[in-house]
Amino acid sequence: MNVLYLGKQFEIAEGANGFDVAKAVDPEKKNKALAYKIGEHIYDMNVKLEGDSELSFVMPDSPEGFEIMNHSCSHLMAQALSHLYPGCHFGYGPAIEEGFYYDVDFGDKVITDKDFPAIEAEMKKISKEAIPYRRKEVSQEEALKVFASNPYKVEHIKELEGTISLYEQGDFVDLCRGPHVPNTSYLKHFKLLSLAGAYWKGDSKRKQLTRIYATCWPSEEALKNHLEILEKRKANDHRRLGKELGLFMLSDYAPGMPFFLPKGQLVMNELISYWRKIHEARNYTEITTPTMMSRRLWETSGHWDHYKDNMYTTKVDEEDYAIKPMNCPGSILVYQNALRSYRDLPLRYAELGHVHRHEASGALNGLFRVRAFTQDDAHIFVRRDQIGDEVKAIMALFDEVYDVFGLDYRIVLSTRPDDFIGEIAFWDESEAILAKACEESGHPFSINAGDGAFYGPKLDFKLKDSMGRTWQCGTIQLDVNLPHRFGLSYIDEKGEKVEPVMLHRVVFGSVERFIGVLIENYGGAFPTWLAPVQVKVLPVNESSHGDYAKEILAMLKKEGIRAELDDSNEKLGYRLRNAVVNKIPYTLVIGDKEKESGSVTYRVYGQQEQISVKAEEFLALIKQRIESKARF
RNA sequence: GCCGCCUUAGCUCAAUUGGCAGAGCAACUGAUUUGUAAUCAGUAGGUUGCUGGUUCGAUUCCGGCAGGCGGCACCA
Repeated sequence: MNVLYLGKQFEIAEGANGFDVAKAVDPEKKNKALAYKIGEHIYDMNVKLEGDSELSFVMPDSPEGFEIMNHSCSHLMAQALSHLYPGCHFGYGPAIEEGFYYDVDFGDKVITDKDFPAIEAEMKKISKEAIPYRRKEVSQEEALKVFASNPYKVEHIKELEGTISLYEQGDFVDLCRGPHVPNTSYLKHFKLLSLAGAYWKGDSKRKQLTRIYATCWPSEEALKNHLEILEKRKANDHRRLGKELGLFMLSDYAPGMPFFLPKGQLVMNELISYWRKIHEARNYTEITTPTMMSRRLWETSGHWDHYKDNMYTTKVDEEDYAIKPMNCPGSILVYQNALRSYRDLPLRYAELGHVHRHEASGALNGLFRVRAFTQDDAHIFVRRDQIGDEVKAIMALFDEVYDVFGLDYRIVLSTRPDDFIGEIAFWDESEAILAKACEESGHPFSINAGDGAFYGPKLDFKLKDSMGRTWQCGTIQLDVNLPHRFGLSYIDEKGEKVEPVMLHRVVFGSVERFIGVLIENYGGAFPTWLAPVQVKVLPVNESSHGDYAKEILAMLKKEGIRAELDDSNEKLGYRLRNAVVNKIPYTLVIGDKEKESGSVTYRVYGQQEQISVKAEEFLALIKQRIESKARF
């Protein structure tokens, strides 16, 4: 048999029932192959190879190996559950990015995480037995017979066509495409993580099953490493850091509506002042529109029909009003305030609009999903021939902003949804314009069919943070429908009335959520320009050096640097520790040496090194750091 | 909204089978005057989320509500 293995050709014996799996071992890492691959197709090790082919092995430390292992482990977990909870029914149990889950109907039995150790113990037991995974191909009728007692599998089988593959491992059989590891002993390093309710087929009208999340890794070390990453994410959770660092709070009196504390407000103010600066430079003008407007406006815009249930409404005198869930209708009224000429376009109205949306209680999550937030919005009215260039200009602005925060992104083009308004021809044209703008400006994108806003297609910018998670922040939405509904127009060269096109766009998305993303991205240690406290001044001894320390503090504050003095009656080490715990970028120590030479000794967050420089030099340094938006 | 779990001092957490609610940090007072990640001592701090019930007695058991957490559904 001619086999490509670790880049080398070598001979491998075939066993009676496929490959002799014991022979497929990486000689260096001592790990065994999980499956083999011919071209793009992956086969189980015990599926017999017909004829002579070029093949390679799928090893456990590859992405494909990880998926096979985790998918196989979902079967292993299901087998353990079938032993412990006879009569439970299984739904879907796929591998996911960092592990796998299985959706299970336990009937009346309630499972809690206290049951995890017993389930894991049963899984370990099955793992030790090295039960082979055997693939079987059967007809639909046979499959229906095998799974007759399970309504979920029956429903699934009925949706399939042709031969159906089953995987058997000892006393357990599951409907599955595979591939799988050769036997259960390949799965040793797993952990059950959490429980959740999940609707069957993702349909909220249907029954909810119990989903068990778990993860499986090639070695104990890799598993431990993954669990440590999960812990680290928890430590960087913006809700925890926001509390520890005194950035924001939430109250039972206003669920989902964050309060910004003085330190968090400083971060927000810095972000907003940066935002204003770049928008002024790109010829945006800023407006403010009312928080509450009449129902009549929302009926015209279509929001009343589409989102009435998620809008906060009230009666003013005899009229229904709604608190704005979006800023666009307000911008439109501003557009209509004057007669517009083709020379006025593009007309760029920016608005930091505080909007309210009645989000489902279960959706709320720290600053990430809230009921009151600030959109860093802009509505741009353009002529049709200006759309492409304007979209490209917006993308250039996004690139500039995201680069400052070191955030990478990918773009998704979301197309016409089922509940769209307007004409299909407009939609097709709009989608093509967005795609073309991406192509022409060298921004790759993928397509998310049917996920557009009800009034137009959009480009969503999914940002990737330092922990590898993605957040949707920026979006550019192309809209011909609202201008039409409101009867907007401008006068063209020939003096004729023409409908403008409207672009909705946000860079941060929600300022509140963006701050949440930044907290996690930076682990709470903000770059100097954003840090609520930029410098902590620590006199070694208050009585002898206090005055000089106060001079330094005054010098910094005079230059607009957010500096604080800590001359409390504590040892230097204690005060220094407080500065570090609060993730303050620069700590100055002021003592005899500094006083005599007119210098300061500073330490940068995350570093041990102590650097002494003249006071003016430090001032110039930190000003440069702030100005350049450097990390520290 | 749905499924499950959680809610004890400002924060992080304890409290045997139902029997007087405790610690560390923070705060306050005093001593100490400090050179790069926690000086010492003392004081105060609670209707155990709210609300019904069972019980001689409930932080503990049961119900309802609220908020939060993990997901699902939703996300203009």
